[in-house]
Amino acid sequence: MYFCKKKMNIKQDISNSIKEFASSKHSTELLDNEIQLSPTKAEFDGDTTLVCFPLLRKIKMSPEALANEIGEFLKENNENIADFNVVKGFLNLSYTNEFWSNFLNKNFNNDKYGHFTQTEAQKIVLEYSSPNTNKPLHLGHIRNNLLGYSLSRLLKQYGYEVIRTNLVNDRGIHICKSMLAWIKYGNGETPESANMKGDHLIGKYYVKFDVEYKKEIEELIKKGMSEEEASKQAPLILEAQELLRQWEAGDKETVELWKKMNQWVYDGFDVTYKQLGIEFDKIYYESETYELGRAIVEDAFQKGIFTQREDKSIWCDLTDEGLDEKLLLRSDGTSVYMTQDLGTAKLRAEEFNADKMVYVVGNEQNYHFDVLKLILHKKLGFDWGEGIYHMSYGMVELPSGKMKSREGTVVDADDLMSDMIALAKETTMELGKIEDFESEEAHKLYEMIGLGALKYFILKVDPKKNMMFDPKQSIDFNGNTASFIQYTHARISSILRRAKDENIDFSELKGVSNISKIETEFLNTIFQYPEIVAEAAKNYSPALIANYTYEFAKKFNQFYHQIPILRESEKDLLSFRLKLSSMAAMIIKNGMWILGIDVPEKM
RNA sequence: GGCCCCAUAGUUCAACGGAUAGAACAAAAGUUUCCUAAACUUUAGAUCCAAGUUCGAUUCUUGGUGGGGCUACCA
Repeated sequence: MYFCKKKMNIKQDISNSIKEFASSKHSTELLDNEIQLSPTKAEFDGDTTLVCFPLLRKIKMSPEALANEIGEFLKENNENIADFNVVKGFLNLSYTNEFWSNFLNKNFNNDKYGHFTQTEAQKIVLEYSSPNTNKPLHLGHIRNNLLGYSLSRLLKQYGYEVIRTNLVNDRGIHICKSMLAWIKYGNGETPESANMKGDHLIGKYYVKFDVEYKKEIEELIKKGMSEEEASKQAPLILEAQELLRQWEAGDKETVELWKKMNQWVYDGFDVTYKQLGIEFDKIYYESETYELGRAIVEDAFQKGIFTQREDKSIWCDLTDEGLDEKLLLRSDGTSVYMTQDLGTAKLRAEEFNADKMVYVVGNEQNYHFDVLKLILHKKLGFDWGEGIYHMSYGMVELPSGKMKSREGTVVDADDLMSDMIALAKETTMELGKIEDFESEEAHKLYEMIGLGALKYFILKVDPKKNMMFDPKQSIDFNGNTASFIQYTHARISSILRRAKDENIDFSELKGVSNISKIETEFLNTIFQYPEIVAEAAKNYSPALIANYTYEFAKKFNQFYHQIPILRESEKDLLSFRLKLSSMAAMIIKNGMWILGIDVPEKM
């Protein structure tokens, strides 16, 4: 339900008037979906526009003539419509000044503007981040975390209950690789002795493993072995596999080491998450969940839903769905990734009684999630399986191509963040506007600006699409950036501060007679905010919020340059503009909050 | 080979099937005795190709071309 009821009402209200027009003047009943009302483009006069073409099928006349007839009718019969104009088949309608004054009076102080409450509460389990504990986080993980976290805020604001989860991939052959390399080449090195973050230290050994492993493969190939054979027979990989067997058998020494090294990684991750501003409600560890799906699979096999091959492996046949057969239990009885995901999905569905389970995972796993949903919903018949949604996002590419941890072509998350903060500091000092700040306050501002720029840079792009990041070009503080939006907020704050200092009371607004073009444009932008939030939530797209907030800030700056605010002497106009400004600050702050970006009072 | 995704100014990104395809950066030119110039105002510049559906296509369909992903008893 909308807090800003007026908004939904006016669209519906106009629609109703148009239906009334059709039935009384043309004896025709129109359907809601035939009445297309959209925001008027800035180059035309008006607040909302009716596209008349779809109506011509039922009312046979020229688009212009029909638009004019409807315009006349609405001006006569709808109290909110002050005027209209027609361009081709487009009917541009303007709202009355009373409408706008009422809107502002009602909402200028409403900090729940753009918030929703759903009539039927929905519970969503949202999974994001889900890192491996064998290397530090990089830019790709940053995109995942920012999307997930922003989505959690967006969905909450849309009125859902959201449980933020993280499934840490803390076991498996890749973890054993870095463990083995540390055993062989580490000489007992620790984060303290190396003066390195734990996750970076482990990452170093993961790379080391790969280097040595490749050397061994080269050797074997020289001796005449095929590449495929060599990669299976290299001593290092055999040792890593042995280490995994020992881990699975619960070998004390191996488990001890595993715990110690994982803890190093967690301590490192904590720092990264904290700097990035990411949080979770519940963390799952794969070492505790990886056996979960087995029972489901065995049960379904007993029921004849899955099939077994001669070598005892168990498969799900999805050929009738246009997909392949999917392995669920290996011939040695061990489970695979899919098995575990079946298990954790069921665990969560039961644990939280969730209506939806959203997974923020890269688009390289599209097939995996298609299969997961299909098996749970169609094959196993779980109703909640239908509520699975893979929030599939595109990769972050570098000019040199894809990032690869093992090859060292990654943009490290910690480095990138500290670079951004340093850059923000440099720029801020150059501009020299915060000389009165204490050093702690100043540092907070640098973080706000530097991290804001990074977050916005990532989140403004449509999540579904791949995006490009050029490490040689630093992220901007000008133009379509977080800094621009933050700056706008600081500007407005400054105005509101002054108004307060001068004891200007703008809570009373009787109504204004002359609202300028730029002001109605800006009012319209404000007016659309709740719809944007709804749209973004339905599409799982923080990018819509980001781009809207930018457009919004830009409109404010244009307004600010053209129209005096505090210098306005006429009382009602002053109140009107201060109310506008106050709402503007609120919306910018809220939009950026959804993105996980803070805004300053001064910068 | 099979399946999926993408293609828009020099570059990075926008555009529920709707008006003259928007921004930003980079380039060129302007605006500070005036509420913060991290701002504002100009100029120049793009829908990969070919058909089709439609009153109307960047958007939908088909076929090409180019790029990416998936296609493991890895996760």
